[in-house]
Amino acid sequence: MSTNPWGQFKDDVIRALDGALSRLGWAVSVPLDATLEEPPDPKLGDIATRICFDLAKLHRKSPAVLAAELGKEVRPEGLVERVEVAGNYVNFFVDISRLAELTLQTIEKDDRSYGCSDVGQGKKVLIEHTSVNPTKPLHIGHGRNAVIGDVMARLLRALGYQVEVHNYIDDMGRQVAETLLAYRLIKEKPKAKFDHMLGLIYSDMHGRIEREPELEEEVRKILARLEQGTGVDPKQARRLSEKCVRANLETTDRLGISYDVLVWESDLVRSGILGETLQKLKDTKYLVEGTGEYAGALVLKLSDFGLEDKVLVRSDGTAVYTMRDIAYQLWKFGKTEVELKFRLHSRRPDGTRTYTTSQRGRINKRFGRADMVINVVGAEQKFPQEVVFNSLRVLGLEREYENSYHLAYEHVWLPSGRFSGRKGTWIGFTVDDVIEEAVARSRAVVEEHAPGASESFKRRAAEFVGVGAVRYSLISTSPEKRITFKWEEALSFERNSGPAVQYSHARACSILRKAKTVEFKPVDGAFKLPQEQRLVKLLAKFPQAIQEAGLRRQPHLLALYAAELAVAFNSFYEVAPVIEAETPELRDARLRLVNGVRVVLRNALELMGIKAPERM
RNA sequence: GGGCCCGUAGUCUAGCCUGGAUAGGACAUGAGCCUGCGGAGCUUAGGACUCGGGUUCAAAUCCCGACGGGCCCGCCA
Repeated sequence: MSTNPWGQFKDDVIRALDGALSRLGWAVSVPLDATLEEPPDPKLGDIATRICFDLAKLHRKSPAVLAAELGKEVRPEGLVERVEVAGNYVNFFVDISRLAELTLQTIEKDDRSYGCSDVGQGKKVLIEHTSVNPTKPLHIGHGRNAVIGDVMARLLRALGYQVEVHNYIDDMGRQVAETLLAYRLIKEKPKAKFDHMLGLIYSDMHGRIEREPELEEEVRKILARLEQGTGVDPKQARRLSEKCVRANLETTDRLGISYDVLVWESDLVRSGILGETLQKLKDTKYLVEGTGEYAGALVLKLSDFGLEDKVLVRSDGTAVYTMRDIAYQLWKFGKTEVELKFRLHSRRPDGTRTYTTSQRGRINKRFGRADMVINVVGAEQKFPQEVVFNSLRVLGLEREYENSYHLAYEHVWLPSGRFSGRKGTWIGFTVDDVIEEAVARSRAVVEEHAPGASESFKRRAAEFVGVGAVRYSLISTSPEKRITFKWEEALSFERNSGPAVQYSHARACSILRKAKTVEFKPVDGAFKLPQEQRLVKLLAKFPQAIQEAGLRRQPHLLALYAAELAVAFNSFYEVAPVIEAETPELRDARLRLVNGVRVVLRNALELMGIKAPERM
């Protein structure tokens, strides 16, 4: 049985088309599936071919004439019910009964795995996301990064990949140094969650550092000691960072995001991996002693790859950030001799065991060694990411280069402008704040809809609706577009929102609950309404929707699909009584359809990391 | 100076990779639909491809050039 009903219909179209073309003796130069498209109106057909435009050149006849000839020659087979010619197009109509039966049977059989496939079978993909400096709470912009990464991880798992999620913690950067200084100097600390408190004292201290040169000097000293690993500073920085990360993880837990591994910059640096990577690069002709203004530094020459040169080691012997990223990227692919050491960091509420790099840990060869690497990193870092990826080519790792992806996303803005840690414009827009507000607003709506429900139900419902709204709003826009955060948009409960999809799911569940049992009888020709047929087709397309979203690394496509299905279900609901259907046969068929919608909405919601409630 | 990304109705957004039929959807606005399986709903009306050129039988889509917004080009991260 096919696990991709619409794909099967497409294959049947191609076979029918191919048969007709060969009977006519018409040669074509393009792959047939590239000539297929969806007609603008379902009345015209379900799949169209525009091949007659191509044929027109060879045959010196008008596309319309060719379409008429071709249309006559096509013999419907499989899921293709009939063919119509309209102008320059040959349009294929799906046999809706057979498609419905195939789709519903597949859904009923596969259930939770409907939509999944095995295109990534045997391949491991490593996704790095979040990677926030451990000196502050996550604001909603970090939330976008984390949710994009998390949905990618879920999508790729559904495609059969083995997925490992990393969160990289830079505990050696300037922000950590400044925060450590602030932590020491500011005695009266604001009473807040640890990461919020750090964020507040950091923005406080940053202004002072700019005004007072001796503080700037102190930051530089701390930074140097972090680099060298000497004295108490590195230990304290790590401790502070640890506490901050634990607080950050509470936030991501609440969003339903988990990590397999936390990788600490200090562990990476002290593992010896940098030295190894540096030596490897030195052995190539691309890493050279700088000249002129770069005298004393080591410069990676990338002009062969169409990139500007990049200093990797400063004249004082310290490595720049990008150098560390290169070493990390090599490790991700299992291309370093040096092994990192790991220990269990924590068990998350969803059951995930999160591991962490650690000096005192053990080598664990199940981590890393990926076939594909996806870094969810802001679009402004395109150049450094290119440097990292091209370093792989420098080392002769062409395959690894080709399997390195920068999932670039634009930042979230406030109506007043950019987020700034220094200016503290994030205050009030942390993920914690936004979820809090979202849950409060959902609570009011839940109260309205289920006044008689128990307190614990209302609390749970408000939580999953609020979180669903926030997550949906963060992934529903294509990553390369900037989002301007607005409360009324992020927390929308109306259609085209997370809660709207949840609502449709709950409604489907409600119908099935009322109906008590579903008879799995053949649907035959039951689905006559356009609303029913549209649902069948959408359900059939779910596996393709997942593949597109996953393989193109465009998680927003999944959100759009889910919203489309939810809206289509609402339209169906208005016109098609299920339990009180005109005949028992129709009732059974519609119940199967509703059940199919339920399964697909649930699977789609779970892929988005949003709870699929049976009641709300 | 060089490079990258974005520009679609009052607002937000899909489509651009791979050119093809009346550019899809949402919010807001106007008009309808509630004694109905959950109205967080449905139906319906009006409204958009930034601008010029070019390629093509055909351009929102490809190419060139403007314009507007953002970003990168650091021995910062």
